[in-house]
Amino acid sequence: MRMPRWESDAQGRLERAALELFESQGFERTSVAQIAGAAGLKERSFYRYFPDKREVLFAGDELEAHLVAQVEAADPGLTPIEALLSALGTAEEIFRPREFLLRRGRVIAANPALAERDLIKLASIADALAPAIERRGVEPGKARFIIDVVLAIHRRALPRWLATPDTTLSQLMTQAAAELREAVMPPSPTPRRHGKPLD
Amino acid sequence: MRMPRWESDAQGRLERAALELFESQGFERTSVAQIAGAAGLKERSFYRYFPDKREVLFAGDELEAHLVAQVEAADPGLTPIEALLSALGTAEEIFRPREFLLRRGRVIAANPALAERDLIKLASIADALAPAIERRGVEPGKARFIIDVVLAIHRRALPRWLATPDTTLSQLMTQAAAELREAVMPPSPTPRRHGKPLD
DNA sequence: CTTGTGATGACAGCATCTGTTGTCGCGTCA
DNA sequence: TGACGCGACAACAGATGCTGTCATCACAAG
Repeated sequence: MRMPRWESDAQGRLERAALELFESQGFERTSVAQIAGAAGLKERSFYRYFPDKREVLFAGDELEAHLVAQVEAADPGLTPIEALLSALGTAEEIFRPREFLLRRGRVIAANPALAERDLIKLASIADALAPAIERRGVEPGKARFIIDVVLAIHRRALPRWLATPDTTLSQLMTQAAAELREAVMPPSPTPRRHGKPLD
Repeated sequence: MRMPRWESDAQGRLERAALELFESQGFERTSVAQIAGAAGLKERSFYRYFPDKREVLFAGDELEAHLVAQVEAADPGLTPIEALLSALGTAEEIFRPREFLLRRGRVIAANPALAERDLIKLASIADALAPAIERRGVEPGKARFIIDVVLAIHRRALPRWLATPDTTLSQLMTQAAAELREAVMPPSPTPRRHGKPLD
């Protein structure tokens, strides 16, 4: 066997080197040249794998594709909300190990520029999900609305799931949905004149 | 009266010049030097008013402060959701004229980098609102959840409001809230027949 | 008249990101 | 076996975003 001219999995090496460097010295303080160097490449090569410095932690749209497929394959008898809850409840840990998600989450939370990119990725997922929901007979604006609400539910349940390893994300999302129903219903069926706080 | 050494309202001139240039040639294709030049300044002066190129369309946290104040001043008898709906329903058009909001909205929607910043501003508002809701006796995680849901309602209502000049944003948000209640309630009080048992 | 003060210009410098061209190992095909 | 192209990377040049630092000048305060 011969030595290949280059090590394999350059992209993976870049991702791992970047995560490590972002953890140890922060996002702003690590340059692209440094990441590339740690992966045995030159700066220019970094940009052959990722369009910009942030994307090194967000590459791949497998999650998005998987969610869309899940929603499209869901039982037509399900409510759009049920279909979304079911898709999001099962798709979290599929592609990346939980350990990676935790490290990555900490780094993102610690760096505003990365948090920004994270939000746009979520928005991108919402955009991708919209047509799948519309295909279930929901008007476009309303589809996006429902998706936003379900993403809020997901956001509510995710930290609890990460904190308690023995529960299902799906359970926690169902629980959050119940919480939403309760909060959104009028506190009492009688018109309130003097205020009737419930929580 | 003497001629002042510099024109007044440099910040406003920069904002207007930037909006105009972003409209005519796009965000990426206009350089900071160009914006500054159009406002009669040098590039370096731009950065004295705005920390970066995007912020020129997002400067000012008056809206955030106003919303927090509104929520804090709201009737304690109101549900957190009601307080938020009321605050968001009245605060939209206060600081900037509607015409400006429309142009700005179009430019933001057309440029991913600006859309990204827009999302982070919303998240910042959500973060600022959370303590005000918690002070009404809501547990922190739940407060953030409720805020996310109300922001989704706001997002649902805003385009309609911009499209129909003779309606109130508050009305449309109430309407969207009703839509949410309907979507979130179980489709029928009896358990589903042919479907699977819900998770 | 002297002494700030505040807004701006001038300049230098680093980092991000892009376009282009050169190099070299490897598989292909005749 | 050898010419050939392709794919992965290096090398170089350059525009732009953003920052630090110092000089300049009108105006105000004393």
